Amino acid sequence: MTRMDPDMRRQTIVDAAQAVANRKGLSATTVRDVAEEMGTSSGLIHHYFTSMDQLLAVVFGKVAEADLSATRERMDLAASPTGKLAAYFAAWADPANDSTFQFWLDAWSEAGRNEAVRERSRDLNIEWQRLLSEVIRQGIQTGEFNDVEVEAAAWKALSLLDGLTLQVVAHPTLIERGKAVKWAASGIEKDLGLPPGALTEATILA
Amino acid sequence: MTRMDPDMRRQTIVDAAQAVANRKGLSATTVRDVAEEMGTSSGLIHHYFTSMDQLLAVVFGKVAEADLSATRERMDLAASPTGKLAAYFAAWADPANDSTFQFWLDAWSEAGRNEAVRERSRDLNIEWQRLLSEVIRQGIQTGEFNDVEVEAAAWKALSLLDGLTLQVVAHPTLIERGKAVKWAASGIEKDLGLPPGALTEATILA
DNA sequence: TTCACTATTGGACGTACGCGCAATAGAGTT
DNA sequence: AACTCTATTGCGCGTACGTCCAATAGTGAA
Repeated sequence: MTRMDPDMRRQTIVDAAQAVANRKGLSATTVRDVAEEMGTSSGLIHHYFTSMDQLLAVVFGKVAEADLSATRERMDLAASPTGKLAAYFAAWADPANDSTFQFWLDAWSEAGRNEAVRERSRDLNIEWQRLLSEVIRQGIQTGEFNDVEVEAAAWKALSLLDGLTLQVVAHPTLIERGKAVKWAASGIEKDLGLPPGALTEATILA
Repeated sequence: MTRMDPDMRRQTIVDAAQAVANRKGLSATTVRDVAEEMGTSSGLIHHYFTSMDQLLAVVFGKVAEADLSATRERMDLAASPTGKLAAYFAAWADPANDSTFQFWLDAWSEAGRNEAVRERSRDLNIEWQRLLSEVIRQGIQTGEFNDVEVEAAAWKALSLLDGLTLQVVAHPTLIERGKAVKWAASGIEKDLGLPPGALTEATILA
């Protein structure tokens, strides 16, 4: 393969690994898979990463952070707390993120036995919860939301979303996606005192 | 090793596999691990199980079913739907079940790649949801619960419990267990229209 | 053009996996 | 005591994995 700038090659490797992991799962991604994905030899990967575990950790972090920052951007486009929450919700409901969620399932399973994964997973979960608690705090201030206990409400909403997604992703055909979305929305709306449909109506950007 | 009655040997293999899986995780449990755990040759395992995947699915099923039937028994001791739900809740909140929940995390992660595990996980999740939907239906009939949509309420409650437990088990020290219990209880009580504390007060067996 | 540097190759090495099978040995029956 | 049945052995097969390394081939500097 053509010789490449080191930084660019590193990027290429991570991208290829991500593509494979999306298909096969993080723990099932092999050196040879990644090499084939980018059309190079397998030896090249160890020229840039000291171990496969390290590469996979980088990939997980990148995927989870990409999802997080994409959600942040969608939320920033909305002005009101209700709009921001609806944006958060829309990002969550997007089926395109299912493969990312499989990463989360792998990470939570692995967390019990792999300290590096546990800490990364923990930190990222905190970020997601923080995203929620901030918007909830704002919503309470503007009077759009009920005066709930912020931390509790954020963890409850995040857990409800995680729990439902888990079923949708791990057991396709068990719960219709549309139902899960509807249930999640109604649960959170009710908890925060929002009118039904506030989270699911498309364009509440104002 | 001493010759054993087939049923007993089967049992021994499953027990050994369970012990290993408790230590190493479901997906990391190998034929040779299990053989060493019971002090026999590895070939013996394939005399009783057609594949390793199948054995792991059986192990997972055994662990999860034990938990399920124990919960059923605790619920049967209660007379009222509220009491039954409180019993369900108490079984869930028991820290002794954390190791079982780690099996669930492994199963959900593994479900994407292992058909036997996926089907077992799916079936057992349905059983847990059914346990909830039955008691909710009863509670609505007696007027103890709000007239909610049964399937939705059961899946929402189950998802909330799964999502919170997930954080407690995968990331110890992130959420205090007491808080998770409190949040879960308040969330479900509110959804079903139960008075605060209805699920957490110790002896509502009448 | 020559040279130094290093990105890249391609395969070897050791290990571990699930699985299958011929050989062995224990227990019940006649 | 001879025989049958099958639980159990122990190793071999093919495959796949992460890692490593000597050889090769681009690229920019001298």
